[in-house]
Amino acid sequence: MEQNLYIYNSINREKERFEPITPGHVGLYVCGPTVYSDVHLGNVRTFMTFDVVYRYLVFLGYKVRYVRNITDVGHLTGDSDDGEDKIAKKAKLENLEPMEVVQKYTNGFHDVMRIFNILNPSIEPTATGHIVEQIEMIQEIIGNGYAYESNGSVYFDVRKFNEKYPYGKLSGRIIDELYTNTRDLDGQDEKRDSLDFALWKKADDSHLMKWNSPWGIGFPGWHIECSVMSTKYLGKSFDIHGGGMDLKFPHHECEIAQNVGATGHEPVRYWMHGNMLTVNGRKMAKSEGNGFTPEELITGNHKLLEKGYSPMTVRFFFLMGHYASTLDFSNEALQASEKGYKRMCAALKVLDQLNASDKSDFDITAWRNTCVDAMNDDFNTPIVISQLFEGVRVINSVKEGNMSLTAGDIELLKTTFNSFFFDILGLSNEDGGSDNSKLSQSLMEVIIQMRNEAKANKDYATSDKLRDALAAIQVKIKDSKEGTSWTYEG
RNA sequence: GGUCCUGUGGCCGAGUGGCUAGGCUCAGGUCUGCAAAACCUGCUACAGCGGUUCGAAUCCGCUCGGGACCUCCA
Repeated sequence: MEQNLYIYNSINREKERFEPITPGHVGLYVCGPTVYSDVHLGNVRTFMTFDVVYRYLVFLGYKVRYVRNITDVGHLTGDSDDGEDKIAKKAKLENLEPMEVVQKYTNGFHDVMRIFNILNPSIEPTATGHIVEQIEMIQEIIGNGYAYESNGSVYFDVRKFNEKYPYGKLSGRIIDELYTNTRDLDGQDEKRDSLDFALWKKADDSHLMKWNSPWGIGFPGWHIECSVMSTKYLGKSFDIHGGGMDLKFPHHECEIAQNVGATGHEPVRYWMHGNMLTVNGRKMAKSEGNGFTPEELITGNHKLLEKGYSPMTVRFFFLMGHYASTLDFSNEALQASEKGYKRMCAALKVLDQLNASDKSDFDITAWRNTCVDAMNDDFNTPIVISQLFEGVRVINSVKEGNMSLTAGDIELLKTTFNSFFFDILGLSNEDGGSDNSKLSQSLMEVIIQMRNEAKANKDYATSDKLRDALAAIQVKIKDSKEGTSWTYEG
C-alpha cells in the first residue's frame, strides 16, 4: 500500500512519514474516559480527533484495530495515600454500587459518542477486566528490577529505570529538574524516591474497589492499565497511541516506562496528542467549572450559551481547527460554524440535481487531490473543509449555470464529497432536511403552486402571506430559476 | 520557580522563507415584484523591536501578552 501519510510524532517533535509495523495493518490505542461523571465537550474533542484518524486510516485501506479503554477504577482523588477512589467516592455520593456508577457513566459516554457520530472502537477494554494482566506486568517490572514493594504497595523505581533508559523523553523532562520542581507531596514515606509512581496501591477497609494480589489487598495504579491493555491487544510495540495533551505527563511518560521496564521494548511508534478545548482562553475542565456537557450544548441551557447547537455543528466546528491546536469555544465561533455548515449541507442536496455538460471549467481531479494531500499532512481537516467550501462554490455555480462540469466530473465531485464529508470527517446532513413523506410532499406542491399562481397574478400580498406562514413553521422557501424548493428546519 | 506551546484581518481559524486558505460578519453588485438563497466584487492581516536573507508574517534574538504541563485531567 503506497501512501504518503505524515503524522506529527510527539515524541520526536516532527512530522514523520507513517509506516505501519505490519504492512496493511494499523494498531491504534487511545486513552478513554474515566467513567465517574459525565464527559464534557473537551473530552469529546479528543475522541473526535482520533475518530477522524481512525476513519482516515480505514479510508486509506488499512485494516485498523482500534482500542480505546474505559477506566473504571477510579484511582485517587488526590495524591495522598488516604485519597479516595473517585468512583467509590461518587458511589457513596450517589448511593450506588461502584459498578453501578461505572455502568451509568459508561452508558452516558456511549450515548455521547453516538450523538457526535464517533465510531466505536474495535475493542473497548476495561481496567477492572484486566486486573490479572496488570498484576502480571507489575511482577515482570519487579522481576526486572524497576519496581519494589513497600508496605503492601508497589512503586516504579524511576531513578533506577533512568540509569538505563531515558525517563522523560516524551514530555521533555529531565529527571534532575523534576526533583527540584516537584512539590513536596505528602504520603511519600513508602517511596524510595519522590518521583516514583504507584503501580499498585494497598487498600484499606474503606475502599470499595479492591482486589487480591501478591502484595495483599489493593488496586492498580492509574498508569498501568493502559500499558497492559494496549500491548495485550496490539502487541509489545504498536503503531499509534493517542490521547489528550494533558496526558503526556505523567500518564504517557509512565506508560512508556512501564512497558520498557517490563518488556524492554518501546511500546509506541507514533505518539499523537490532541490539544485542549478552551473557554475564554482557558482549558475546559471539570475542576475549572467551565465545562459544557453535550446536553447543555444541544439545549443551549448554560449560562455561557446564547442558544443550542446541533451535534454536527459542533463536529464541524471542531474539525475547522487542527487537532494539535487549542480551539477556543465561543458563541460567535459556533454561530459562524453553524451557518457555514448549513450552507454546505444545502449545497450537498443541490449536488444531486446537477446537469452535466460536455466540458468542465473546473479541475475536479486536482481539487480532490488537494483534499487527500491535506489529510495526508497530519490530518489537516481545516484545509479539507476549506476545499469542501470550494466544492460548494462549484456546485452552486454549476447549478446557476455559471460553470459547467462533465458527467464524469460531477460523479467525481459526488464521490469526493461522500468520502470526505461523510466517511472521513464523519459529518452527516442533519440540517434542512425535507420531510419526505408523501403527504408533506403533496401538500407542499399544492401550496407552492398556489403561491406561484398568486405571484403570476401579481397578488403579492397572498404570495408573501404564504411564505411568511410557512416560515413561521420552519419551512423555508427558496425561489430560483428552475422553480421553487423548500426545506424544513424544525 | 522549571519545562514547553502560542500571539494571524471585525470574529473564528489554516498555512508558509517569495505565488499571500477557508468560514462568519460588513459594504457594493447580479438575479428577483420584494425577500431569502446563490453567484460576483471589495475590506489584504500576520504582537513589538532588532537580526539573518535578494526576499520573512514564516528562520534567529530580545521584549510584551496568552496558555498548557510539573497534582486527577481528553
